[in-house]
Amino acid sequence: MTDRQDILKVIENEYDQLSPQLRLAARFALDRPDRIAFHSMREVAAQADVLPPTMLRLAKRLGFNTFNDFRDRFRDRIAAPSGSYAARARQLQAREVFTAGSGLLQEISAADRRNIEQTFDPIEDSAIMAAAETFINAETVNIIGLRKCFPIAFYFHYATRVFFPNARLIQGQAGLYGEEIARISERDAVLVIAFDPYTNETVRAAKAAQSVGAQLTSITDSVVSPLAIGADHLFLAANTSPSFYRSLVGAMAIVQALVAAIVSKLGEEAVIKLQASEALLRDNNTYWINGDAR
Amino acid sequence: MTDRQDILKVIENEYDQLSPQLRLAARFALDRPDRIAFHSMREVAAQADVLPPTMLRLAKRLGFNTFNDFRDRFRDRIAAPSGSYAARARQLQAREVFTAGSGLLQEISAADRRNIEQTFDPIEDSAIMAAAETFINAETVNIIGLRKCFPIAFYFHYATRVFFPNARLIQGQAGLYGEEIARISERDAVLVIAFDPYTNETVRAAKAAQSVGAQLTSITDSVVSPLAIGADHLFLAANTSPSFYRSLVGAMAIVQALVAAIVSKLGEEAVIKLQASEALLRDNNTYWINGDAR
DNA sequence: AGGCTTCTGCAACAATTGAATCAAAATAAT
DNA sequence: ATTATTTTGATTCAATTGTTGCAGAAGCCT
Repeated sequence: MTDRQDILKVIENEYDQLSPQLRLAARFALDRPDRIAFHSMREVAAQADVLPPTMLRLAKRLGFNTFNDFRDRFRDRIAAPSGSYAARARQLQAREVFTAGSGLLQEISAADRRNIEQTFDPIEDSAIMAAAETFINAETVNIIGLRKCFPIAFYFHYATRVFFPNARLIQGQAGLYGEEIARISERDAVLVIAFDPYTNETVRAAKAAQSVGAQLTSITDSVVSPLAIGADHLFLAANTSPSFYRSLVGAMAIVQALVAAIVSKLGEEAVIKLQASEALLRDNNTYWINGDAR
Repeated sequence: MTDRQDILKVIENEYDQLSPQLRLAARFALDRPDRIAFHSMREVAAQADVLPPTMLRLAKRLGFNTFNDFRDRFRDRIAAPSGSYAARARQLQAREVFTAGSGLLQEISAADRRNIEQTFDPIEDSAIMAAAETFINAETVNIIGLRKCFPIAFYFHYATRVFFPNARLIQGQAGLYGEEIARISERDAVLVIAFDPYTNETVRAAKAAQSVGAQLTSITDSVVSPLAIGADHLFLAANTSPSFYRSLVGAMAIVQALVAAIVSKLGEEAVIKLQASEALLRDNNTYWINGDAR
């Protein structure tokens, strides 16, 4: 069938076998696909000098059940902001909705894949490299992510512990929060993570970092987030989810990328350090798959 | 006036002076401009959790006479740069080739999307529902994930704290690990998370859970993982990554799905509880986007 | 507290939308 | 030339759209 080729190709292929009126419609679709994407069937028909039903007939003739399905294909090819994958993701999503056998997992899977895509799409390699640089050059690395965002903060702290042995994972335990924040200095780098509703302490930490002139990297959910304002390096994590809770997957992917960038900047030497640390861990403290301790 | 700036910039500038409800709408427009471009006012409003008139009010507030004018600005910014089909095809192709200089981020993005896909692909809805059930029916919920997997464990504990107020997040602090494990009873449910190299304590916990006959749910990376053997409910998280560290994204997605399943099983009542808890959090402890504390 | 303004939710409206129906016209076949 | 078939045009319908007006809620000011 018409399957999933570019809709313009599909039209082109069928063109020869269309009736005169349908050709008029098809030709317009080929020439001005954007109009099809954005305007109503009637408007498009008028612009193409064709009756509205003819436009509908073209859609059906090409194998679509509804004019909206037809138009969606034009929208897909325009909206695809990131090459070919975006279109595929949308297709998957559409198909899943269509075959909707309740499918909670399918929805979650689709949503999280889109989250990752949307999170990474607008980010340049250079941006994450620049952020990585600030942590490498910092005297002390400070990390703040509370509540739901604590897993992200913890992961960064844990994954970079070998390179940044005196990094501070700020948790505000035992009421020491103010003091921990006060210790942030001008030569430090700060990583803050928070989503709406933004935990107050995290916002305070971000502001404190700015006021002393520390390098601030924010992972948050929107440009209007209080963490976004004035951040030196800003990464927006998509977080849609079919469930009650927003998804953390995008944020997790970003910190992992940040860690990867740091490792890559530190180069060979860092990898060796890491391997040594992992080996140690393996021997002493873990149940390893090749062993016989099972 | 709104002039001809990018509509997103316009929104961003006005954002501070908007009413709470309008901010919700504005926020959605900033987050998902594509939806505004392609969907009807009512659909958009529904997705943004806002009444249709609010969406219209936002448009008018920003100086547009009609919602269509507002939406056209979103369409403009993603619309085809005009030109014929051939011209655009060439352009698209050029862009793909150009961005095909696959940077680090693209690789990470692709890998994590695949991780999610592979993680969810073999799992049936019924399987995750069954696992969810064991936690709901348990006398006490025990959660063990150490080192790299601690973020996953913490997230589960945090996200379900409202339903399982006496859940135990086992961390082995202050050398109490053995005691914590010993308290697992037959009527409990246990969630263990570990990847190769499997932390010894986690493996011990899994075995302890099995030996007393508690319901064991494992999130791990392989069927031959020590956590996989004899687990009542097993979920394998894909974890490939172009970087040194294995990715946690798949595991994170799975726990989130597990939480979603629990919420869905608990039904309406759970959601109300959650909302109440979120509201409390919002009022007391957080910097919320609608406030004027900025 | 009271009175004022602003903001929010709801219901209803008229216009427009996609789609179905059916007759007229054109075309092809016999 | 007449029938049969497809293509085209016009009309209509039900659903959805953007929009309006109004009443209650919430916030602000003196």
